[in-house]
Amino acid sequence: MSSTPSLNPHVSTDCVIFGFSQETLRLLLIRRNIPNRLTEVNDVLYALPGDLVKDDENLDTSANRVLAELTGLKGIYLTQFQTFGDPLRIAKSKDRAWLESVRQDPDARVITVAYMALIDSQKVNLQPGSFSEETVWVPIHEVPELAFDHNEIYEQALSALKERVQMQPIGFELLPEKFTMGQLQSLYETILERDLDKRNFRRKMINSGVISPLTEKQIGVSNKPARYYVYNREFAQSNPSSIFNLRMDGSFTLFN
Amino acid sequence: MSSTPSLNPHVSTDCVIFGFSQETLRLLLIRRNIPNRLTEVNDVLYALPGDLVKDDENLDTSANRVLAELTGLKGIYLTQFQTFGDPLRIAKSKDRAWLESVRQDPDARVITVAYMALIDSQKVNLQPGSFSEETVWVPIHEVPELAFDHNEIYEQALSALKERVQMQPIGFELLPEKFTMGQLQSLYETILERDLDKRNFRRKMINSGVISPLTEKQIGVSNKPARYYVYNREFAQSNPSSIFNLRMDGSFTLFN
DNA sequence: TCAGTAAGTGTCAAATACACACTTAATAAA
DNA sequence: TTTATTAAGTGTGTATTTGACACTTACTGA
Repeated sequence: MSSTPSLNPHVSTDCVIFGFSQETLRLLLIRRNIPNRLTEVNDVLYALPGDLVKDDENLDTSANRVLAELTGLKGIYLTQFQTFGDPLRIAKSKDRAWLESVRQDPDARVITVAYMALIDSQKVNLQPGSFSEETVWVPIHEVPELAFDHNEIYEQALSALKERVQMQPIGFELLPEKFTMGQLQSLYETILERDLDKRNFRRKMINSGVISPLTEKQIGVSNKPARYYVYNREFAQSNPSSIFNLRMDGSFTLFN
Repeated sequence: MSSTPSLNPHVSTDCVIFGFSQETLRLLLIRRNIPNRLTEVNDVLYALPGDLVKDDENLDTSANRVLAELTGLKGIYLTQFQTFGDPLRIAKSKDRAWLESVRQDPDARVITVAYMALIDSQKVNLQPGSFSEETVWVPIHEVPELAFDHNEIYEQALSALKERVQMQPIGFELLPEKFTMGQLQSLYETILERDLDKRNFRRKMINSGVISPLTEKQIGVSNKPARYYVYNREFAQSNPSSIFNLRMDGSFTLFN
């Protein structure tokens, strides 16, 4: 029996890119203006950045490439979290322009490997040239209707983030190198969607050993200047089980 | 530009199927005897059960189909955990026979979505007719060299199991409906690779509410007969955050 | 100098973890 | 029938961690 390559699905990677600015968790989306012949107004459609996986490329490489083309950044936190492969996930799309741009039969099947990226949004210089589309940071509570099944992918990514941030010290990836305790707490409160006690939070963070205080403090703020801290990435990675748990056995507790 | 379907990769699902019997965590593998023209003896090569994803099938369906064809079981615990897509993962394989059996060019790319299944191995009636290959339960510390990159996939599955068993009450999926506290503890000790204190373990399990005692006890054992317990699946699923943590806030601790 | 703002700090009571050893109920062997 | 063997089953005390709670400090801008 001969092979039947024409039935093989396309495979892509999509990146759910989180950033944190102005006390808000944000999602990086690409926007396209799609001519609508009926209204003669451009429809705006948002999507997660992504691309087909190239022949000689492995999955992580592909996702990193998408991220680098979009943001200019390399070596940032990027982790695969789920693969989506419903046979109809693409055919449902309204975005025929995109389908053409990636040279696909509109009814072709596309299986996508979804990645979650956490970046310090200050570092991002959006690359207008590389992706022809515009890119925008959208607050996570204002995410519009997205192309394909991207809303579902985003929602799963957010759940995954919420879970992982409680087990691993990944929140720091969303902050600048130097950050204040207030920023850190605000980040955790945003992701976990609940208030945390300031004193208990500080105690836990300091005792965990994953951050170190600097002598440097804020300047120019109209209140008591906050001390800056840095994340001890090496320490955290070499003590994976004792991050937020001070117990001897690999257990942990969250902040109250 | 026209589409280039011939370059699309194949997509498969592979199942890492765990069972627990005789105090040992085991892996279900399929075995094939491959004629070796040089030695005139059959080579034996093991692999994870898997298959190409069919055109009209979504990923979960595909994995469930593989599992059902192999074990005759439906509705069992099965969860996607990672997708593997190195361009060379298949070309590395020694198992040309398999490549032919799935009608593939030996150098074709296959991206595989890996699933982890937990089953009560007592329930399994291995279906000799469905998969032409033999199936075997192999203790996890005696897993041989596997086809393709299946050793890597298995190792990642084991890590994922170890992590998840600490966060969710999934260990029960590996036990019969009725089980003793000793079996349960032994299961956890095996997965976590450390000893647990009997009294503290019992207390935590009982207090968590995820298991209920029966009046029924063991018969025919040459020691004090153990009480049987059942897993409250409904309870556990409706109280997802309070499984092993008796705290008020969604945190948990493991057994010491 | 006063008002406003966010940073920074300590303690106590309640909950949980963790360590630890003997008795019980069955079978098997003597 | 007695004895040995095996795994089940049970409770307490100490140490650690959590979680609740309010005032002072340092700075800017008016």
